[in-house]
Amino acid sequence: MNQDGVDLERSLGYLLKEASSVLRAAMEEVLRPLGMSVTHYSCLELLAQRPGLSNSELARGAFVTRQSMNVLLQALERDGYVTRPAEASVGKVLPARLTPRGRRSLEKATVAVRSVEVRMLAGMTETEQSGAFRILQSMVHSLRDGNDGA
Amino acid sequence: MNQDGVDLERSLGYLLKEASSVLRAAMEEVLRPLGMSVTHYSCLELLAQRPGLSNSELARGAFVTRQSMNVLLQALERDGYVTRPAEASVGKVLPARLTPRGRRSLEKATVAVRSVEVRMLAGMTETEQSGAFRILQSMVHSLRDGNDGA
DNA sequence: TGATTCATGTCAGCATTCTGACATACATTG
DNA sequence: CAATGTATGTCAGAATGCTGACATGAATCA
Repeated sequence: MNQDGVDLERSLGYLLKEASSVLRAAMEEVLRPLGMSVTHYSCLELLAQRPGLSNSELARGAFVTRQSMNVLLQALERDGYVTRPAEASVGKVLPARLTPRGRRSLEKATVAVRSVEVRMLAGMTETEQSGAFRILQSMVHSLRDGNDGA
Repeated sequence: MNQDGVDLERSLGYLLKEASSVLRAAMEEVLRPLGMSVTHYSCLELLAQRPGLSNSELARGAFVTRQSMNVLLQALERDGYVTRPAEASVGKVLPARLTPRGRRSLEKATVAVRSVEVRMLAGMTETEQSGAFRILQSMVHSLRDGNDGA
């Protein structure tokens, strides 16, 4: 096993990828016992905080394509966690909402995920946390404005 | 389109996922013209900086399973970007190395990726960057020590 | 009004990654 | 030395996400 101090070890991009990977693994670990994937949880959490989101909006919020979110939504609807009207009242948009069962399922998951986030922030001061927040936001804006956000 | 100020907007975990997603998209965008995926590039970059890494070590460095890295390595070997000895000299470990062709291919990719990283860091001071570095490292350590790193 | 542009929901096919499993090689330990 | 544990490379099947494509509804604009 090599242990050179090389460029990758100094790249913020690489470190960002690593952090995201570790966070995802930690979330999968606590969600697996609940039979829930990260995207699955993200969808439910989004719906809890913004009831009536459409499939496309949920996809953007969970950082997947609307096609991927669609298959998930259909499964969640089939299993009774989510409801959508059979026909759109205005355009083609079908606003989704949590069922009581979906809300119950989300509660356990939220507790589990929050524990991960708490663990992630352990050892960081309030000041550091808000600093991290600003910096990550800055990265997102810089990357978006640069090319595809125009 | 809703625009409530909700919890997700204040979650560092969510923001981390967003940043990672945007970074990945930006990298894919500049690597696509070169016919290269992010994992593909990561593998080459790792080999350039640490020649002789094994398949499993490359997998850990690129945050994928060794099975996934194996299919990539076989393709890279078939196309002449990478070489591995036919038989292991010591254990089962097959140390991989870049061919001249692999090195040439990597050079263009490195330029492209560096431009993305520069764009990402635009508007951040040196102090902020090293602060971000420390904070991300802290997150990684906290999450790892908590469960699977023991 | 009619044409164009854009966003949505959804279907089908493809690509990538993962999980599971197996044989092998070394290290450790009794 | 034998047994166990750990790590590796690799194959096969399953899951997940993506790209491409289509029809439809709404908004924009000449």
